Amino acid sequence: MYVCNVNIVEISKILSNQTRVDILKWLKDPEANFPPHQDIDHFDDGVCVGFIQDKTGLSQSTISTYLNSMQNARLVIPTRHGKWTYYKRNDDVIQAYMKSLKEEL
Amino acid sequence: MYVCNVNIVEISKILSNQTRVDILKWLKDPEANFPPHQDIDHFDDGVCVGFIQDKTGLSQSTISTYLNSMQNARLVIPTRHGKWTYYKRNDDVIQAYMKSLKEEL
DNA sequence: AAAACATATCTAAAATTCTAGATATGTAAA
DNA sequence: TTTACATATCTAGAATTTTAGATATGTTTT
Repeated sequence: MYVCNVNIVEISKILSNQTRVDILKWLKDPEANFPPHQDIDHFDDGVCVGFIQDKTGLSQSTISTYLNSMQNARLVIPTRHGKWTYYKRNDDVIQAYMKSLKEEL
Repeated sequence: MYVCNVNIVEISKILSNQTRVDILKWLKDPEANFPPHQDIDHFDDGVCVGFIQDKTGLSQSTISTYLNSMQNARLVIPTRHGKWTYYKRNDDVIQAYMKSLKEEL
């Protein structure tokens, strides 16, 4: 069985920022937290950057930077569809983080 | 039943530093990670600051600052015995953090 | 092919964290 | 009751993170 390895400090760094924690929470239930997308009628690949940016009120470059750091930590997975990039949670890694905390900490 | 409230971002900030994570891990099993204390023959109140400092290799003031921040986040509990201050884990808060992550994140 | 749009990357300033030397405080020992 | 010791606090410079404007890249539309 494959075990997803995570670095507690690396992921804690991501979670040490309220906006980034909020983004992960929102992505748990996109239907409840975001308006419907224009071109597609589902959130199977997550939510587009613009919607996330609107919700946070921060600048486009800041949100893009945040999402990039979250992607580097494998907490989210990006998918490009046309002009848009959609980000969804990577629940495997989120669960693995909690498992590591429980086991190591 | 009393529920211990924790702030995910505040505690993640503590865990975003390898030394502080190490300290929490070491305090899980003081017998295995530290030499015996001079005046007392147990670790019931945790480990004295000097031992923790030696193990990290960082300066006294840095470790004192770290332990203070961890105490502010209620992750550790200090007890003074004579010249020494002992720090032990606050497992209630650590468990509550994990519970909050599981429920909220 | 040009214009418009969504997102990513570059750059840099502001804010925060890290870290340790100097000093203060509290306790025990001489 | 001075001295030594353990830890805490103050101060400040170094390192990192935060944040956004400017610009670049990739895609779609005209």
